[in-house]
Amino acid sequence: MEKIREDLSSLAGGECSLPVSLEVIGERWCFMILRAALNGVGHFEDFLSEIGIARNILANRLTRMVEAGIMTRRPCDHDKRKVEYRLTDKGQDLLPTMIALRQWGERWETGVPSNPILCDSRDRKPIRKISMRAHDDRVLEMDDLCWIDEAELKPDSDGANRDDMVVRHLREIGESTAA
Amino acid sequence: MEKIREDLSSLAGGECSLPVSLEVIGERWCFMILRAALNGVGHFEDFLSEIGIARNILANRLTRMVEAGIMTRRPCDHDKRKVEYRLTDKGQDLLPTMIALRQWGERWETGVPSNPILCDSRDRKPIRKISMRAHDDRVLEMDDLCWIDEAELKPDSDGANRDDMVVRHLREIGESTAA
DNA sequence: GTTTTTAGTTGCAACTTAAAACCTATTAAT
DNA sequence: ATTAATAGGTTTTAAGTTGCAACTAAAAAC
Repeated sequence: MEKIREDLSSLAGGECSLPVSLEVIGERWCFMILRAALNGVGHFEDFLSEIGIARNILANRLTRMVEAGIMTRRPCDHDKRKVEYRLTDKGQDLLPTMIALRQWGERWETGVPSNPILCDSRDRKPIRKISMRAHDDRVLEMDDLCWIDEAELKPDSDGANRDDMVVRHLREIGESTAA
Repeated sequence: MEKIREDLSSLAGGECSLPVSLEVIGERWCFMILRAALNGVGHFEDFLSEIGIARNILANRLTRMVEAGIMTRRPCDHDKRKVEYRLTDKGQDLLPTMIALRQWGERWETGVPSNPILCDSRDRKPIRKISMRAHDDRVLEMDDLCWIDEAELKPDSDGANRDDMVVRHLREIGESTAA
């Protein structure tokens, strides 16, 4: 197969999850497969006709995505030729990324909102543009952001279990991010 | 060069910007270059050592990203050997996508928040997880979303065959989600 | 029992990547 | 002024990846 991005430790002095994410879903057709799956596509031949991908590549990507825990593969009960691919929670959790990317394309490439439009099913109004939010929900622009070292955010840490503490802390408040 | 994704018109009966976005920044090292640029890297040799990319590939990607309007290329005044690459607004606007992807990796791959941590410079607290928001700012999960045809959202446009369109579309996508 | 459908695999040519060597214009060091 | 080093590329070549078309195997339909 392939061994893409590694290293990276040098950047901004810390570990960033981006290269890891890219290793898993950064490959050439993954987002298109993901999009099809989010649209309800679940069978090999349907992915094939939905996306303009080659057979062998699709087989390869589906295998990889299943291995990565993004999808599950299950032979159908009623028709044993068929296989059903379904997104896991992990796969579904890529939705914000996908929408952000699509919105970017809408704004900067096509210039036109995609149709049909993604809406809140409660009031049937279009969803907002994906944005970065502060702790208190204010929308943040790039200039409002800064990188702060873990150690500075949790000043009471002793070397021994700092990681645990940070993990616990972040789990509690449900927010994170860094470079 | 390359001619990746096209087609796509078939999916869910509308045009989606995702393939277009992917054509521009979906290529193998683009997000890593983008991240380095967001971290302040601006010179060829610095990208080279920051990211583990090959010279020729970097040259190629930078050219493409400049062509795509994501970066600008400007020879330095004080040292004419050097070139400065800078993100355009279009490039900077990929930040939410990048953060969403990184947060996904934090949650599902590394399991640990990256260090240093991206914070609001106003109160120095970590930013929130990127999420989808309703019109009124409520956080939306995947099941809260639906796809609505443009024609249905703007009811004045052309009364003639609106119903047909909506009915056909809903039949096509069932009750699914993203595009 | 023959054909069709589904989900693959295999073989091969075309293309892309990666690593290293090379090139050219500046700038810095002697 | 001459030489060395740096910056940003380009070229060359091997290795790896893609994409097309043809093939396979199992199950279902006719």
